[in-house]
Amino acid sequence: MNSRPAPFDDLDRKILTALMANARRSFAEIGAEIGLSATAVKRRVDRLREAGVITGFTATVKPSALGWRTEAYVEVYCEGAAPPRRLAEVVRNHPEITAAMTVTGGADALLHVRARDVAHFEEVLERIRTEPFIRKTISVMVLSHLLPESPEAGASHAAPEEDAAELR
Amino acid sequence: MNSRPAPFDDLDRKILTALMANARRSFAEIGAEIGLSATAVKRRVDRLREAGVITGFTATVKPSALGWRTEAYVEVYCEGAAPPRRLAEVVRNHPEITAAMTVTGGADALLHVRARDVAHFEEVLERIRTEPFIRKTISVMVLSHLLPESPEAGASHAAPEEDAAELR
DNA sequence: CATGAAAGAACCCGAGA
DNA sequence: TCTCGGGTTCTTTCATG
Repeated sequence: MNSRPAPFDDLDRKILTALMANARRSFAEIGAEIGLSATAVKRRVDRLREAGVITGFTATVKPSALGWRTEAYVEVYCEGAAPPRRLAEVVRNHPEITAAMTVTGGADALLHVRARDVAHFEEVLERIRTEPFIRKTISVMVLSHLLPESPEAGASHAAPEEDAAELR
Repeated sequence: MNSRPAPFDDLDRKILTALMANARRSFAEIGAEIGLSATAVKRRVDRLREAGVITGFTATVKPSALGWRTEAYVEVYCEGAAPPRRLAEVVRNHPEITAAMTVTGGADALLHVRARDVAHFEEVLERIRTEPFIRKTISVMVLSHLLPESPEAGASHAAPEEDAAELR
């Protein structure tokens, strides 16, 4: 009864591809491309959103333009057993953490952090390390990207509080 | 090429925030919210795109819905000096690599990889390890996410080749 | 600010359970 | 028949010169 037969055919896939390439294309245009009317496309998109396949539409912004110029991954080691629920709470206290997950290997969790600059990153790191059951952290700073950066916006989807956001 | 004096005020920031929350909102609606006419908003958006601040508009899709159910980070160690340019080339050969960067620390690069399942991931890993100057890799598998997953779509912005994409 | 285009709603059609 | 997808038309809203 659950685990639906999945209404997920080739047309849906093509629509998703089109919308991932450009979320602002019109339904009519997409329809013309895949051989469907605008209405049919819209209905499918609505269904895909309903089903949670499409979780949103977002503008992708170059983080450096918003003043986020420093990026790092932080492995987190906890005292004793680390209950993911508590970890999630901690993570939400720090808007500079843009992604966080539990992982295999020595560390309990891996965080992706964006900061204004190295000084800001240090401050964030200290804040994280004073959290109750964090035992130690190991940071890896990102030097340069080898692929065109995907979406993944800045922390809290805004500009760092005290930046002077230039372009670049 | 730019790094200009930066035309970047509060209104621009508000527009960006609005578009990051929902890339399909109308200019008129955004304008009403921040006290600008639709036309003015459009002009600013055009300018922000022109300047490379907004790099695109994309639909965010739950990767698992597309059949990407396995996610890992892979630290890459190279023979001798690793020229980022060559590394970038290698990285582009594997569509399952969704992000790649050079980093500080022991490893030369860090890759983010999405695969259909563990078997597929193993295959990708073997493919990567047979690349010319890759000396060793250390993989960390993602177990669960502690924050609502940001955009960051599946590899090659499509579905894995031989999946049976269900929902959920 | 005026004009053409897109979105959205109401309605109809046809195939298959 | 009833349902599920698709198409058609019409009105309102939007994009854009």
